[in-house]
Amino acid sequence: MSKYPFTDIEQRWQAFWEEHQTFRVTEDPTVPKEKRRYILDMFPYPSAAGLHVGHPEGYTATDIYCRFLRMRGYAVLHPMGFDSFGLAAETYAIQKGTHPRTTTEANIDQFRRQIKSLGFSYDWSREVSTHKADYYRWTQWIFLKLHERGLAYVAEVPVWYCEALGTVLANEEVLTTPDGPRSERGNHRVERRPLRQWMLKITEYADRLLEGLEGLDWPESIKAMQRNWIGRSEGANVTFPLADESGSVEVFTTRPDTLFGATYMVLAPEHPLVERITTPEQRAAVNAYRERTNLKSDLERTELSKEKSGVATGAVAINPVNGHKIPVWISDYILISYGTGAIMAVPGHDERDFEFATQFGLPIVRVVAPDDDPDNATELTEAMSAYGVSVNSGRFSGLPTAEAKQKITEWLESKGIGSKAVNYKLRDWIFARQRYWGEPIPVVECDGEYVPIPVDQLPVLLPEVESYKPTGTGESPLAGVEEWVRAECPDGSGRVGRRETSTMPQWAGSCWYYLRYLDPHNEHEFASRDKIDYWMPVDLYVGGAEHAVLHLLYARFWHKVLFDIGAVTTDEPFLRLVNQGMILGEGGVKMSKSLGNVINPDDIVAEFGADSMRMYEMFMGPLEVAKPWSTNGLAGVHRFLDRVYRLSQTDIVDGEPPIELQRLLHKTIRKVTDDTDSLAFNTAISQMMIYVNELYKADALYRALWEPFVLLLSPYAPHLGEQLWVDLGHEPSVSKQSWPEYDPALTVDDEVTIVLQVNGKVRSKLTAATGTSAQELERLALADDRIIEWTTGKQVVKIVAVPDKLVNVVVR
RNA sequence: GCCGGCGUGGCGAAACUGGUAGACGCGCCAGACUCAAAAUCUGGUGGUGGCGACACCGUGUCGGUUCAAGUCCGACCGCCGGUACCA
Repeated sequence: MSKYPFTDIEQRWQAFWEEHQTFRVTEDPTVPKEKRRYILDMFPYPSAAGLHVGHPEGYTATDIYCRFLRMRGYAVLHPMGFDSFGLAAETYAIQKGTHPRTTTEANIDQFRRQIKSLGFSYDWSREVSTHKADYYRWTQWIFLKLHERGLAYVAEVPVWYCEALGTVLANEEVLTTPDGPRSERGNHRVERRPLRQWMLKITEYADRLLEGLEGLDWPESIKAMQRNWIGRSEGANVTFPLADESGSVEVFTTRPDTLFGATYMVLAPEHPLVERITTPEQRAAVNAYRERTNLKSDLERTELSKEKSGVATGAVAINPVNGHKIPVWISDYILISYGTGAIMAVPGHDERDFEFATQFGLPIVRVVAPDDDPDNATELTEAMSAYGVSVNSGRFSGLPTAEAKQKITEWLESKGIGSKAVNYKLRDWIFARQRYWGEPIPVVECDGEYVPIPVDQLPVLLPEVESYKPTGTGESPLAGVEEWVRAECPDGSGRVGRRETSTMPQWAGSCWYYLRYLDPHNEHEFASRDKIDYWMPVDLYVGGAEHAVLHLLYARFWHKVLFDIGAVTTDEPFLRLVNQGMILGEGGVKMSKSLGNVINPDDIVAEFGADSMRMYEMFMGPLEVAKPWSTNGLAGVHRFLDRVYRLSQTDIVDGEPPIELQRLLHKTIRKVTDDTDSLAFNTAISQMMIYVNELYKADALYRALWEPFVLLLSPYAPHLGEQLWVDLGHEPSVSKQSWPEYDPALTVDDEVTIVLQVNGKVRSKLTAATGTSAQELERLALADDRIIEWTTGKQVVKIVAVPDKLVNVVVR
């Protein structure tokens, strides 16, 4: 393979950009708001493995788009930074004793070098790292704001604890696997433990997080995942009195219309009422069952066998709508954490209740009949969960489901035994980790009271420790630093308190980094209001779909809180979201160390150059879809750039180029402009290839054809672009030039090929002047030899003529 | 099961509001250059049949709408991602 001097070219221009601060951007008030764009990449976690080929995919896409926008006169904010707190550095520290800061910062240096080697146009003066004190100071500040608003609290809750990681994990960080619940990071076994934890009241924002999705230009799949995660469902809470008048059981149901079909009740085994209502005869069985449930942890409980289990408590409740006495059971298919931890069981119309009732011989009653068969009173052989018409429901019989729900709820309300209710799957966010390498939670515990540290005393610095090992007692390694833990109570009482030793989860830093980029060196505020107004919200956010729920939901939550305290002026941070597709290994399998098919960007840059790497990743296919890597494909793109370079080495002539090439140029400008604007980089590149192929066939290289092309190419292959621009005798930088305009008149040919069809099949073609009328085309078609051949002896039924496209003759 | 997405040559993929299916690239074939090879340049390349002009078939499957369907509608099949006893 021939090689144009890409290494020299790339090094030269990277040095130039660095020296001239080419991509530094400031807040110029003369630029109107509509001419400003904030284009954001998801910042990386700087792992020891270095950059992966997946990183440059999104980064290249935004880089091309930013360079394009700048050339079209936009002020563009395009920063980069590092999500640098997290478990990997700490795990390494535990093994080797190296300070996490040391490894993290070495990794950051490596990442920065690798990212720079690809020629991205970031404003590096805005770089942030979440582990730096001047950054996490403001993470702590936001935490205090949350606390001030009552959105941060301490609770003893059963939390996921991971022995191997030595920390608790958020619900979202725990995966359900065939081997039971596992940590998302490292796939370790986790178990429930009741522990005192800092929590964030994200549930208070559930509705707003749900509604906010409406106006966002995000992939439908991500919105669906967030909706599903929030899991809002509407229904009613209903109170069932106990038959012995000793109390009542409250349940949540989405189907109050099926109340007449409730033939028994089920409580979660952990439900506090179980203790009290269990009859002496059932106590032994109930205790045994509760113990078994506990031991099963959530492993078999959720995963194994759809088979239901359960035990009767011996208690009896009364169905408030019909006075029927119904038994109260416990079963592990009822989760304590959802709704009221208790249900009314309607086996006729709920699949799970049906299975349970079948297994234990409980009565099954039909209270809903299908719409198209409202008199149906047959016995149910399976649960009917579809809507229909109420039957066997007293005075509510005959009502369609939606109406029955409403009427019965109203009736319950009037009797004071029920009310409309909304439930969410979303739980409050467990916000503490028993780890060293994270932001200290800025609170001191004084005699059982949690006193926040005043904002003017921030940051609470992470102290040096002897050992990074978790204590195993569920406490952070920070608990061992006595002189740090002992602290004066910030309330001025003179009491001696104990610092909070948990740190924040890794998500904390990434919840607001896009705001710090706006004003990264501000020592007085997390970002100045002027700068927030100048740039926010983020116009385009590009990153992997793996952050669909966690990062994107948490960041939206924090942003809404900041909005509520008046710190930001928009209530959604990211207007448009694009997920780049995964880059797979050659052959379409996942890239992984164990398969040995991992591509290292450094190797590609060394062998083919950064411009080839960038352009290949964009040429592979649409940005959003998963695509397999192909070294041959990469070589093809490299060959293209090599052809471009060799073309530039020929003599350039002035003068008027042939009209056909001018037309192709203008079509190319149009296509590349439109496609770059819509992030369809693959087709923009193919148009550039078509253009270069034609230039190769021309007798000479005309300046008027070459200069605009260099401009079009420059966002894609910025190093080569700069070089070709100066080779044309211009001053750098090409990135400061205006994007070429096309002449619409030159994007249309004066002649077009018209397809001639008979009964929809192409039988001939002809060339006609652009804009030839339908009547004229019809006449020409009927005079065509081949059309005559295909139509003689047949009756012409109809002729459809579409100008500049085709003529279809329909015959019988 | 449910939610979201995707099925087009040997491969990655194009195809604007329905209007020449397969642009561009890879691979392959041929020619030019060369003592030769590589590199490079030029041309060809969906399948089947035919010496050929051509003909027929072809966008996961089946059916529908239309002069015309990869594109619209209905049913189904397959793959990928997410989620799962959430009452």
